Amino acid sequence: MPEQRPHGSVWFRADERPARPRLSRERIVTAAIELLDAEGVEGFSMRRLAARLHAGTMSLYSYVATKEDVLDLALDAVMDEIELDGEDAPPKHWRADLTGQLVQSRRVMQRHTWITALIGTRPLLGPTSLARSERFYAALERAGLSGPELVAAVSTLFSYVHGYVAAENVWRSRVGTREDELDLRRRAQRHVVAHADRYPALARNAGLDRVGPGPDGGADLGGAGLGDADPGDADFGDAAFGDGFARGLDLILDGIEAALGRGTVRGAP
Amino acid sequence: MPEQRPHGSVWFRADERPARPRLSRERIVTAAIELLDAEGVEGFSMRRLAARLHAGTMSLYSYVATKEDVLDLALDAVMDEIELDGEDAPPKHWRADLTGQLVQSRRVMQRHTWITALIGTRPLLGPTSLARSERFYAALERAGLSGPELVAAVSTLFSYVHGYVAAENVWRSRVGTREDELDLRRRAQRHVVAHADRYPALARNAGLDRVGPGPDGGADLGGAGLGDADPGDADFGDAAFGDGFARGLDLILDGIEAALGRGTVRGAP
DNA sequence: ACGGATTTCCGTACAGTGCACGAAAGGCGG
DNA sequence: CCGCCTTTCGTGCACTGTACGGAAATCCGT
Repeated sequence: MPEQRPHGSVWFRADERPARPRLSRERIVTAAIELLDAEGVEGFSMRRLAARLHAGTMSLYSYVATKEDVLDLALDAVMDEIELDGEDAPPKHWRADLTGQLVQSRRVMQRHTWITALIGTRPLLGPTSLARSERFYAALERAGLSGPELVAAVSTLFSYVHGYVAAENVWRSRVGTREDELDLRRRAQRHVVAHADRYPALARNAGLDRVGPGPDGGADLGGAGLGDADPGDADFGDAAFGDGFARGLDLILDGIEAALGRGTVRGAP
Repeated sequence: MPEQRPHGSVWFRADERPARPRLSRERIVTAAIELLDAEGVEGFSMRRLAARLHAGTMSLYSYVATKEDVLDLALDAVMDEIELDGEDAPPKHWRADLTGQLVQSRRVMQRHTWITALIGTRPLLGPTSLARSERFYAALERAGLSGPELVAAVSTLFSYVHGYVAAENVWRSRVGTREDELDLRRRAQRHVVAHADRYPALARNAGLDRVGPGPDGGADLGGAGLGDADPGDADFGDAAFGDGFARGLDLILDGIEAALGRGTVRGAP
């Protein structure tokens, strides 16, 4: 029914016809993040997004060229939930600074699990992402790195965090309530233990920590050991706790520190 | 036209009616990998897959419950392209062994760029993936690690490789010919340099290596410096070359080695 | 040799997608 | 009051995953 009356012919119309640009890029992106949080990346569609904004689907396309664009924008926008505890604090030691930044990153990626899925799909070139990287490079330069060593260090740390959280999120990527996640992990663990003949080492170490798979995906199975505190707001701002994330991070930072002492980051032989 | 004649009523039919199960899980998975290689994960559809097999779309569903299943199977199947240069070679030093495995993993993930996208989406519990992980755990146990340290080390290495290659692949994830990839990288680099006021450290180090973004995606921009040899078959089986991957890997391995010498992997303070 | 029963295929249908096109409806200047 | 411009959005198209049910080919018991 394509509008058979001028606009609906109600008797008391009140103050409708709100006028100008109801929509905006910002409103769209905000709604997109909400939708992604609620429905995950595979539940995200332009129609649903429009519905959430009480707008027609095609209205969005005046502000955004494609769905991909929306995802790019949402991804960049969500990045500035990473608080950089800016000017008040005095310049921390580089190690504490880096740790803080990475722990924050993890927290955000846990809060919005779709991030890890999207990152694996597109380069991050938005202003917020670039600013975050800038800050990271700066910190490592202050630490004394430069040139290829610098680049390698940044790359390593970033890759680690991304890979680690991706592995964490994988378990709850489905619509999963937390129940489902634990279920899946337990089920996986039991599966490996049941085939302990085929995977002895795996079975031996199953359930020791909240591991994460990896390059080939990996096999961990994290037995919810000490689980990860609620991604929401748990306080692990200091990092260096019992969970595998902090351990691995320290491992890498040790490597960097050692290289620093040596004056170079162990170039290729 | 739903078959108006028994089967087509040709006079010379030869020996058609080939008989039993034309299709099979294996055939489907093989074709799926080919299709993924050719069209990427977003160009993958059940209809296209069926066409490639000269079968009706719905025929696939006798062998597989959902599209997701096909992706799970393809992902696991492609994992055994990781050659483990098995029994002939004598047991290498753990470090060389690990490096070899990870370099192989990277190569496979480069050959099939869709892997990195899929990994970020599902846990890997297939037999091949588990076998790979098993081997990895075993190697690190031989090195002398155990308990949470073991788990942390595995997790770190896996996360690193996954994150690193994901960052690499991101640039060519689009239908991208290699031309497109270089183009995109160069464009990104120029963009950062053009805003050197906003991103000084970034601009200073742009184009130094074939970096990789990270947790938040990162910002690198790899100026194709020494690019990465053709993912196809270039020989960098020894690793430890000039590229960032080997550098970062060595960094982590240094950390592990140091921890080994110390007797523990630096537990939480 | 023949008539089910079983197994394999697959055409059709349906609800959903991203987006091209062009029409409508509101605000504005004259 | 008239055009004009901006913003909104209905409709349509090509495509997706997959539920359903029917057709064909094979096997098996007699």
